[in-house]
Amino acid sequence: MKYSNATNYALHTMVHLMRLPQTSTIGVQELAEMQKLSPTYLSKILTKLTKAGLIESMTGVKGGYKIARLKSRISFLDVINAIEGDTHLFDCSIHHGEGCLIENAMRQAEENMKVELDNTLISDIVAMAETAQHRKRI
Amino acid sequence: MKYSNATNYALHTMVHLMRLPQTSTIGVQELAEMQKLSPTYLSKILTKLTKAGLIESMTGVKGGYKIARLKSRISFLDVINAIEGDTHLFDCSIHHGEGCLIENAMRQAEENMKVELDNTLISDIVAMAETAQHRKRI
DNA sequence: TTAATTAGAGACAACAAGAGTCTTTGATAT
DNA sequence: ATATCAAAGACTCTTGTTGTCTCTAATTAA
Repeated sequence: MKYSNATNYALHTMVHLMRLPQTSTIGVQELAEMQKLSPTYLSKILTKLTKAGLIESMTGVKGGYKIARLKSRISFLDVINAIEGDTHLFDCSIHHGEGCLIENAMRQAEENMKVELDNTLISDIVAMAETAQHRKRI
Repeated sequence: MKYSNATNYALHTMVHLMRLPQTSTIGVQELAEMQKLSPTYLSKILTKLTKAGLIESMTGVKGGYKIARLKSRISFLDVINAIEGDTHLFDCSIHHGEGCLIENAMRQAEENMKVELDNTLISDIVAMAETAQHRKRI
């Protein structure tokens, strides 16, 4: 069990976008180049992020993408849900006797896990990256 | 993203086995019947649980399966790892600039999630199931 | 208004993994 | 010996992921 590659690409893209000045946009070509991906494939991922309201898109010349929300408000879980949908970790389709009981226990564990992901902010990664880069300059 | 059906079957099987008296064994046929599965398919799952040391198998007449460890020592994560292997939720294959940093952040989130699953004991579910059954008898 | 540039949408193919079956082998109690 | 059980592995089928290609729609600049 692992998250899809698309989710990883999305997480990385969010980091790139966050490191951009708030006003400027960046195109798919450039973002795809950074991750060694085809622009068409990455655009599918970006569209999902756009529909989830995490980033904004501008078509036309000088168009591109930028972060939509307040940077400090975007968590891992936001990005994961945007790409994978609101899936259940445990999909208990087996109903026998006390089936619901088992399902409930699994759902509880799932909830606790999601809280962890919701507390992990993308902006923290960006901050760490920038600190590391700053150290390098010194 | 979700755990495989096999993991769900394994979790359910563990519950069934735990509700058995410590000394007695149960065969694949009966376990498969409980979950409406084919015995051959379930046996593949049971073999994984055996290799992981969570259950014990006895071949031959009067053979079958039973819990191997102390019941209170088996967590969700034990079962999940037995079936899915020790997989990583986030598989960061994209290396660019501060790639390692992003990967580390993801790994940290992953660790926190796994702690949750490791704290969720199968025996708790069994206890709840038995309490529910006891109430029904009254 | 036209041309260039950008995102969006959807069809499509290739590949990988999951789910499940079948058959054969090997161990054990009676 | 024989019936009964688990173990192992080859095999198929289905599903989902990954990725490409093409066409459309919107926006800016000239």
